[in-house]
Amino acid sequence: MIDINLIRENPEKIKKLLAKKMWEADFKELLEWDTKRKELLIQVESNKAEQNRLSKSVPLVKKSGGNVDEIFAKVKELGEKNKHSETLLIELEKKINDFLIALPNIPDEDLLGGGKENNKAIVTFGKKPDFKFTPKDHVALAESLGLIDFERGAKIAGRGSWIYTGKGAQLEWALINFFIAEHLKDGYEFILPPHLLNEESGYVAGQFPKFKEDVFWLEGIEPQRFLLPTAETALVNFHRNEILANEELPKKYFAYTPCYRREAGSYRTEERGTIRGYQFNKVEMVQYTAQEGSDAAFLEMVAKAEKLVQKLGLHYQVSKLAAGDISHSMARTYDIEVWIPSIGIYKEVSSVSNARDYQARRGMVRYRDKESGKTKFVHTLNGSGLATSRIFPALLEQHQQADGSVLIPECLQPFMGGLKVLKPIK
RNA sequence: GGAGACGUACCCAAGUGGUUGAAGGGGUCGGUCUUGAAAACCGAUAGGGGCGAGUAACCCGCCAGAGUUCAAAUCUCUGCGUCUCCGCCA
Repeated sequence: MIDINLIRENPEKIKKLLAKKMWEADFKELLEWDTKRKELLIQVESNKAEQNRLSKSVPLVKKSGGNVDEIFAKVKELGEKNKHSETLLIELEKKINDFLIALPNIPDEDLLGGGKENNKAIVTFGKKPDFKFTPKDHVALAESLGLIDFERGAKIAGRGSWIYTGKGAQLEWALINFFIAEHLKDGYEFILPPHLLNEESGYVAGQFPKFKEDVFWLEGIEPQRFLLPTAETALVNFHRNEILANEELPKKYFAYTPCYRREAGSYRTEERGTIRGYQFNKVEMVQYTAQEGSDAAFLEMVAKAEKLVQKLGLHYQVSKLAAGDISHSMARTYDIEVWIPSIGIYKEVSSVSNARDYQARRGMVRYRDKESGKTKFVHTLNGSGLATSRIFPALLEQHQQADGSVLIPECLQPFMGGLKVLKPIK
């Protein structure tokens, strides 16, 4: 949620920044509501003060044997007079809140406007592999190596599902274990959250109201629950309605969960295999920082995600996303995109974002500032570290050999019983 | 799934309709004292709003929401949560 004060102060500036996200904002009505709200509030409050003052005198008047009927009548009258204004006030506040909660986060000022076409690669690591043979694509490799069973996946679950089998399951789990080990080394706390979350968690994370259709909702359970689309949703709600101490910041967490997404719409042919599905595995990092600490935390998290891809020996690039391509709740996002030879494009394996105080405002996550002694909203950041479903194909394709085998990166070998090569089974 | 009890501030806790616009204790922080510490004593310890700045008076705030009443922590209803017992279950 955007701070309404920013809009009060400089609506034109906010409007321009939101336009970079291709979001057309009109604050005229909002500001009218806001002014009206203030007037009503002052009126209602002074009425209440009068009511309170009179009520307070009742026991005293009674004690001294005076007549209280007059006071009763007066207070009742004031109360009735106030009721109407109070109802109006509540309605206005709801309107204001509904308006604010639907607004996307304000993008950082240095970002280019517009969509994907304005994303900029700012880092490139490694090179596109130069194959001296005809390389296979990841689907063919996964099948010939016996790593993933797409047919049986479709049989038992339907389109968009797959099964990791044998060495494939081991490789998948090795990736997750490798990520976990790295995050622990970096001092992040390991969290295993529930996968079924209540509606409020979706609101706080900023996924709702906009993306309510994009998650899976469960029937037959109260309160209504949805399957988390990313562990971020759970992690940024961890400290909801809490006031943290300045000293405990930054808080660094990571979680492993599957991610469940409806992915409504069509699958492009380039998104075969595990590139896009209803369920994929991801290790997610989240930080809660003081306001002045979030820029450094952002760079730290980008570097962490990069380091993981580097250790896997994969060619990738880092893209600084244009304002219109970053998600609703975020102010800034860098994507780490790994090269997938068969498709000829770089695919996102990690998205690192700074939400600044957008999520914290929704979830009332604050900290006490040491200097001023006042409460401030924390900044929340999240980044994949990493999602496996695109690392897996990139790894198969980039590390494939002429004989159809695939070399396992050194960092994963300890998690696979020392296995160095995956060999075709057919 | 059935039955019951409970929810007060950082923690414990008093409070069954009116000087409670929340007692008391513990903890924590600050101060006095001390060479230093402990003890003792004094003070602070609730956020939010009006108001993105101070002060004073003000409004909201006892899990959340609604209601009864001149007046609600206190009475009623609904929701959420915690605990205990029974049943079922991996």
